[in-house]
Amino acid sequence: MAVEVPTPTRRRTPARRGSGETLRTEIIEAASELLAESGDVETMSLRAVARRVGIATTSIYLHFADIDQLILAVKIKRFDELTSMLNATRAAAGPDPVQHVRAIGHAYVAFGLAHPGNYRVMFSASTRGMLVGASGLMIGLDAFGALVDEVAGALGTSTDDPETQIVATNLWAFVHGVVALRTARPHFPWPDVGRMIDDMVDRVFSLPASASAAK
Amino acid sequence: MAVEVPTPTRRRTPARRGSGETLRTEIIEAASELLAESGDVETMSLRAVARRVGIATTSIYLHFADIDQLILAVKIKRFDELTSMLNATRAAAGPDPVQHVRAIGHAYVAFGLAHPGNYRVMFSASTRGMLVGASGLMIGLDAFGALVDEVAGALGTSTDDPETQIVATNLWAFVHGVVALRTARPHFPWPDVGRMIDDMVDRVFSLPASASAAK
DNA sequence: TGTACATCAGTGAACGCGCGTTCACTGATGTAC
DNA sequence: TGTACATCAGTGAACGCGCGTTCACTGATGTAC
Repeated sequence: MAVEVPTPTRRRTPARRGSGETLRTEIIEAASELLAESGDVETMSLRAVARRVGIATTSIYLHFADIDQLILAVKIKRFDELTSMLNATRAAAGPDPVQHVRAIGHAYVAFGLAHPGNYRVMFSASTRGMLVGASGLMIGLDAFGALVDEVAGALGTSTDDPETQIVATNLWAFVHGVVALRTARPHFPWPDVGRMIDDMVDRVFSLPASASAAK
Repeated sequence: MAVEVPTPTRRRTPARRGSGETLRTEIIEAASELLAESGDVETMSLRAVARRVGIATTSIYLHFADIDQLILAVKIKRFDELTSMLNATRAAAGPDPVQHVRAIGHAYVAFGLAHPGNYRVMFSASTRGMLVGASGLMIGLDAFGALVDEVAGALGTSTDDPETQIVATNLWAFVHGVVALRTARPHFPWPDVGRMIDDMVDRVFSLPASASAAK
């Protein structure tokens, strides 16, 4: 019996000293799966997470102070993935800043539509696992900063021009709205998502930078 | 003792025969308040609704088959309000279709930001009180149809031109995203909401109708 | 006008359930000798 | 190499709670006579 088959009905073999990270990761992944299925932070329970991992509920407390800390860990992990995915997309696009914005838009929406439950949890307004304080404000901020840079390049404006900020924020609102509405109203006769994004990018960057600011 | 003072600790005086609507309305309003506070369909409970109205929990079953029917009634009522508000806005705007679209955008976002909890519930993806079947598909559809009409007018296209559909859908996604992100991330340094909407409308309608369709 | 009684809006106890968290416990790991 | 034992990752029973829903009941309303 050289190979040890795990026996789920029995007691879990304790992790080697100092390698508790294994179970911690398993717990985060199980919680992430449950959140992906429900899309709602309020319906996830520690007992359901424990059942999925195959451990006692109380074992979760060895790795997280309470249920909020676990939810927070899931959110942070998924935000890190989104951010690095957007960075990779940005790096892979050609030299044209408008094409960069377009590629970022497509990648952002693709991420949201591929993981609707997790995406909803990331932007849930619930106090459960809320992103608070300095770290909460930081999360996703560098991804937004990258968008601001590209928009400035595409408009020919500076990054702290109010117009740059407005256009970048509007584009974020747009892609967020696309993901949120499509997942909330799956039966609506949505146009092709790629054409929606392309059309929006075309229109937003068709206007000379100064025209709207003149208001 | 001509004036009858209601005594909340006692039994509620039964409604006159056939006027059960009074309590029904009170229940919907209490549920709506709780949903407005939490913004989450999953955390509302019949017991909390009953406590707020000052009745026995079981009395709710005289008016609603189960908790889903109650949540559905709240959603429908708030959607009716949004729709009639948008219709009033549209009727009040001047002759220019672009100004109509602009006015609708401002009114939509104002509604969402004024009632963030209810707005979130209206577009929640939860199965609780889900809008299903024919009635579910209909809800809000005439409001969207009005937007399509205005966009067609502003672009000079027909209402069933794919480009019209795309632009209208994109604008809906945009205003939805503005409401959803602002309420989910209240600490983000948002630009002025009015300028965001104006800038977006300016840019979307600055492009000739045929330019993007040529792709 | 006065009385008996059917109607039905509203009640309250009870059910079984899943929850987050606590606490004393177990038992494999790994080290001291 | 072999043994005793400290460490600490993981356990399971128990707590008090709020929940949706059921059921037999209550008692004011309003009508028949």
